[in-house]
Amino acid sequence: MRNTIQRQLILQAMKELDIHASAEQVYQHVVQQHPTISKATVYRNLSQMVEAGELINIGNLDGQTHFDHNCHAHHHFICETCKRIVDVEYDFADVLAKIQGIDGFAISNIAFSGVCSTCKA
Amino acid sequence: MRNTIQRQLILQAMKELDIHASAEQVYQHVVQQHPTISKATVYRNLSQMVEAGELINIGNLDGQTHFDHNCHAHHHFICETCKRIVDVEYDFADVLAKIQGIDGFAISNIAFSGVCSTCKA
DNA sequence: TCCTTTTTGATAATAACTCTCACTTGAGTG
DNA sequence: CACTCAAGTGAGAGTTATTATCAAAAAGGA
Repeated sequence: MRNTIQRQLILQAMKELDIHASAEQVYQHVVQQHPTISKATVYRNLSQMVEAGELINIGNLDGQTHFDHNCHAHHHFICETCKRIVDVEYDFADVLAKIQGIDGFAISNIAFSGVCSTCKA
Repeated sequence: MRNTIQRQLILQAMKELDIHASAEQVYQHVVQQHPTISKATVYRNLSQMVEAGELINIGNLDGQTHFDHNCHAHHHFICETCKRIVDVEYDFADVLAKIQGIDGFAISNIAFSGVCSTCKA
């Protein structure tokens, strides 16, 4: 994997945005500093970075795939109302071990969904 | 909401398939008994049924939105390898209550992901 | 049966993403 | 530093899931 300007800008955008950004959001951010970048380059690089373990694909939400630059073990909460993705830093090792013991599922991620405190108010 | 033949067949398909089907899977099943049904009708009715609480939208997986006719409280496990969706019937009320107490998140669903026992072997 | 309103089917439109391919660039090699 | 060439890029076409449009058909009450 070569160290191109585009790749640097994409990874930097993921960190600066820090909002579990989608390809479109990354593109909109990068295109301001590097107007000639193509969306294909953004999509391509995000996929490669997931492959390489530099980013995590946190799934499709509201029609767009979102990514996370925080690769240490953690989970997510997704608000069904405002669609915001929030990190959940608790350790659920005990719960996961119990499920794995019974069903054999090796769980690596948990996505909680519901309504956040802001939207509930 | 009128009781059309199409709507009956779609709901019946969801129950018969019993695999957390996608719109495409429902269409392929229904079209065999009712060859003139349109995909638009399937998409439209699945959305309406979610709105009406007759089905649950369990999110986009592998590019397609999947639905569940089992509306009683339960969670899901998604195998990242075979993409299979499995019901998880444990009650996590204690865990959820703790999170809600700290962060104010009112969690209604949990999606666990990882590797299932079959794919792991 | 008639009337009104909802629903349907066909098709066009949209949105997110992927593919293709000629041109460009990164980074080793001499 | 110039050379080489595989990897990467940009532009645009193609694909796939889903939604919008709208005339025709059907549901269900009067």
